[in-house]
Amino acid sequence: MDKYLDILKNNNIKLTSQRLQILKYLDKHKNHPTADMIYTQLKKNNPALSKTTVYNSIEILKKHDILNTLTIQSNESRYEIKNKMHHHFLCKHCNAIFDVDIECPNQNKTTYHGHRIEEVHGYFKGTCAKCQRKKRSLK
Amino acid sequence: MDKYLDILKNNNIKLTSQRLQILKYLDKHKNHPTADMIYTQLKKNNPALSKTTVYNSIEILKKHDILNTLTIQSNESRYEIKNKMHHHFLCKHCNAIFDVDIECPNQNKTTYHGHRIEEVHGYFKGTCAKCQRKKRSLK
DNA sequence: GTGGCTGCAAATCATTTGCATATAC
DNA sequence: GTATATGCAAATGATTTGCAGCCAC
Repeated sequence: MDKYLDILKNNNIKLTSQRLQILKYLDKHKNHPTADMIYTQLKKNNPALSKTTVYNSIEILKKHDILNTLTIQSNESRYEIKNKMHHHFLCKHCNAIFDVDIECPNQNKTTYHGHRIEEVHGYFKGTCAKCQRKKRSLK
Repeated sequence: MDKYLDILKNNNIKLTSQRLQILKYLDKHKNHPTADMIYTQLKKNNPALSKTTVYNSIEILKKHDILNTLTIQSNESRYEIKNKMHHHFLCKHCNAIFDVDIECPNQNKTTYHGHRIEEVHGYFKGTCAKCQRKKRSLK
């Protein structure tokens, strides 16, 4: 499987085992993890891994437009591999983030009153179905 | 001018000079300030003001649905007095945030695939008109 | 009078920085 | 061989917490 290898090569990003692991993790886990979640998981198979490297790798992947940063909670960034533009739902109880496949007519605007639009972000916050059930059963 | 006094009274929030100042500041300045911006400005007329109090006051005003938190940058929260729902534009260069008065057909949805929607957020990121001019004149 | 505020100092936690060593190419 | 990446430790900066004294009601 040199899918990840190809992504790095095609972007002229120097190949390292850490970068491959991080890329693979993000591709396999569509849960929009934080840097710390990536670090904790990968450390299991690579105890020498440093959190700095996770941050560095995310940084270079972002620079090459391979990753997206989700800014939904103000105390942490979440990451996803960039693909077709979409919005997100954050559950305030369990902190899960889901993709939302609702199109918005304004999501392709490129200017607004003379301001150049370079990114469009939309998200819902609320209570996911599972957490609603959990709350009901507690009563 | 007991506009701010009334807001606190109507919400059964104990009246303090600091809370009035913060509320007034947010009402007068529609620039979506950070806690630090509010603190720095108000400290000029009230040198004893503590940043903790700014955070505490924001917290209680949020709890009473008087304030909104904008989560657009992951390293800081911005605040605004809650009014008609609207979206925002953030300039990545000067960090200014403007209100955007574009309606979105999905902004009134209350559920998505069984998940309960409690908040809807939308924002553009880009380069504001002023910063575009600035960049052009540097070339 | 007292429970809730204020302000200070210290703690927390995500992220960044400096730097010596190791590695990709 | 050299530029770049890694990993550690320390720094930074927003926000939170603990607590003593103060103030609104």
